[in-house]
This record gives sequence, structure tokens and C-alpha cells, in this order.
Amino acid sequence: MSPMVSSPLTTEHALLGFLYQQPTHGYEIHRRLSDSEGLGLVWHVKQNKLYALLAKLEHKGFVTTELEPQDNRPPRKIFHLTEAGRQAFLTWVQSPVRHGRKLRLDFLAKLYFARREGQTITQQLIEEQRTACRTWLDEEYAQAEAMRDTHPYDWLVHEFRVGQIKAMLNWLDTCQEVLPVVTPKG
Amino acid sequence: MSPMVSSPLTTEHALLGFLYQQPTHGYEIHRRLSDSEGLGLVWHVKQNKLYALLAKLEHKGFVTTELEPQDNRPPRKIFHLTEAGRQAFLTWVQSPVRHGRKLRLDFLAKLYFARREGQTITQQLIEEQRTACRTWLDEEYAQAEAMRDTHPYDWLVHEFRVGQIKAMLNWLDTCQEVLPVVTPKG
DNA sequence: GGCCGCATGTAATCTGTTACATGATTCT
DNA sequence: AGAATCATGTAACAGATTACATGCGGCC
Repeated sequence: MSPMVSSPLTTEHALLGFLYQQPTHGYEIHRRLSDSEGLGLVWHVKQNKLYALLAKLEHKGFVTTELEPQDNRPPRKIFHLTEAGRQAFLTWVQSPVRHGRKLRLDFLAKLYFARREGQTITQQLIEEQRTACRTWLDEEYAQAEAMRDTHPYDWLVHEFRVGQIKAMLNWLDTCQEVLPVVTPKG
Repeated sequence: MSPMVSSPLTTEHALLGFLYQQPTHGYEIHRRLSDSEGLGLVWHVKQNKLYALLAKLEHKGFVTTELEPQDNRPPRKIFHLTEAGRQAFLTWVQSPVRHGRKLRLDFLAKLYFARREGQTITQQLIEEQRTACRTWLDEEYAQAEAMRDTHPYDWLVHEFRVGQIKAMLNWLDTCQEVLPVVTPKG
């Protein structure tokens, strides 16, 4: 019962995505993230770090736990989403990523879970990300032009970003083309 | 006199670049990094962190210090490069950046200092970075193709990287075109 | 009077990584 | 016999961030 202060949209909200479809235990999540496929391609979490994050999510009231005893093994700690957890996940997964360094990890993680939730939500995520990228592109482009001829290095820095954002926008188109193809796996 | 173990090419080697042209003190470096131009556009270092890094560089034998007294102000601690420091900087600045997340910060920092050292070294840096990027591009491209049709998400992840690397390669061309234009500022 | 610039840091805190610990079972 | 898998973590350390501390001079 901690005060529901959720400094919004941190990376650990992604973990809630694993619990959205059905409850699981930490080791299972670790296994999925250890594969070099799916989200494991993008997000690497050490085992102890993962357990710590899950404990933190419990402490914040996004998940509750239940022990599932086993023969000859330590009992599994099954994590269930609370209503607050469900809310936090849905908010996180649908919001576009603002800034550069977060794009790689955060957006790809959002996309991963959005795809599991269905085409509508995925479509919306992509569309909002496109808008965010275009805004950012305009800013960088404007700054690049302002520095053209006077500050060559600064201009190159902005040009670099412009190139990366344009590539991202093209890639978002590709995402949308691939979307309709729904496969059970992947 | 610590054993000259320099775990190679960490970001703090960039600081040596500020000392290469002439010795300076911490606050001066901080001022230059606080501007929203030049390297400050790319690399943000908090003041106390900066002092800690400089102390570390001294401890490792890359710089020596000398106190410059002032009236009514705390004395400046002037940092001078040692021979080991000069070596470390030159090695750092000329080596290309291997992997994705380091590209933004590390390469742009290298480029910043390389430009001050002259066209030859800059040209070489760009060329080596191009080679590194092409290798990386081939790897990602191969993996993307292998996943095409079977693992849509994994394919998208690799396609994302392919797009970013291609944009970087184009941008490296731009860098080379701009290079001959040498301006005292920027 | 209060804030900013100069110039240095230390101390406390938060975060992340590495190493260690348990204990039965199955694989080589 | 030794290693890996399952399933949980704790403890120690390293790195980074935030807050705090000093002390003078100039600006509004």
C-alpha cells in the first residue's frame, strides 16, 4: 500500500507485459529474455537484476505474488498483475518514445508487446511514434540548417541525427507493411 | 606509479583531447562541455563527475597536475598530458567504434577531437569507421535475411539496425565532403 | 539582499554488476 | 564424477547521481 507514485514510463514497465497474457514466475521470464530471439535480441537483463525489478514492482503495487509449491524444487513465485499494473502497462506500451538513446531499447520493447496485444494497439503505437519522430526531425533539421556554413561540427551532429530519424521513419513504414501478417510465433 | 593497466578506450580518454592542444583546468573543460555547441551538444558531464574523472586520469598516470594560485579565488589545478596520456589519446581518437549504442557519443567525440588534429587523422578515422560499419552492416543484413518470413519481429529488429547503419554510412560520406573546409571555429 | 560566476571538491545515496549460496535432478 | 537445469535470492563492490560545502566578487 505505498502511495501510488509511479515515476512514469520506466523500462521495468516492460516486464508487466510478460504478465499481461498470463501470470508467470521470474525464472520463466528470464528464460525468454535469455534466448537470442524475440525481446532477448534487444533487452538483456541479468537474473538477479530481474528478481530485484520484480520485487520492486511488487513493492510499488503493480503485481501481487503467490507461491506455487513444487516437489524437490524451490517453490515458484507467481506474479499476477494488479489493476494498477494493467493500467501502467497499457499506458507504457502505447506511448511513443521521445528521445534518441531510448529509441533502440524502449520502442522495440513496446513493439514486441504491442504485437501480442493485437493490430489495433500496434497500429496506434506506430502512428504515434511516427508523429513523435517527425516533430523531432523538424527540430533537428531546423537546427542543422541554422548551423550550416557557420558551425561545421555542430551541423554534422544534427545531420547525423536527421539521418537516423529519417531511417527510423522509413523503418516504421516497413513495420506497418509487415503488421497484417499475423503469425502465432515471432 | 600504478601499473600501467589501461582497460582500453573508455570514454574518459576523450578528456585527454582537451589537454592535447594546451593544458587547462577542470572548470574550463566544464565550461566548454556546458555550451550547447561543439562537444557539449553530444557529451554531458556533470561537474563533480568531471573532477572525479580527471582525478582518475591522474591516478592512472595519463596527466600530471600543477597548481596555479589566484587572488581571491581557489587555485586552478592545471592538468598536463604525460607521454602515456598522449599515447592513450592518439590510440583512442583513431580507433573506430564497434557497437551500436557507443556510436552516438563515442564516434562524435572522436570526430570532434580528430578535426582539431588535422585532416589526415580525421580522414583515417572516418575511413576506419566506414569499414567497421560495413562489417556490422553485413552481419545484421545476413541475420535479417535468415529471419525473413519465419520470425517477423526478429526480422524487424535487424532491419531497424540495417537502416541505422546505412544512414550512418551515408553520413560518413557527408563528413568527408565537409572535411576539406577547415574553419578555425566549430 | 539574493543570485550568478568562479573553482574546487566531499558525502550520501541510488543503481548495476559480480560473486556467492542452496539443493535436488538429469545429462554427459 | 562433473556439469547443467531448475528456482530462488543475498552480499559485496563499482559507478553514477544528487545534495551539500566553501568563499569571494559582481550584477540587478
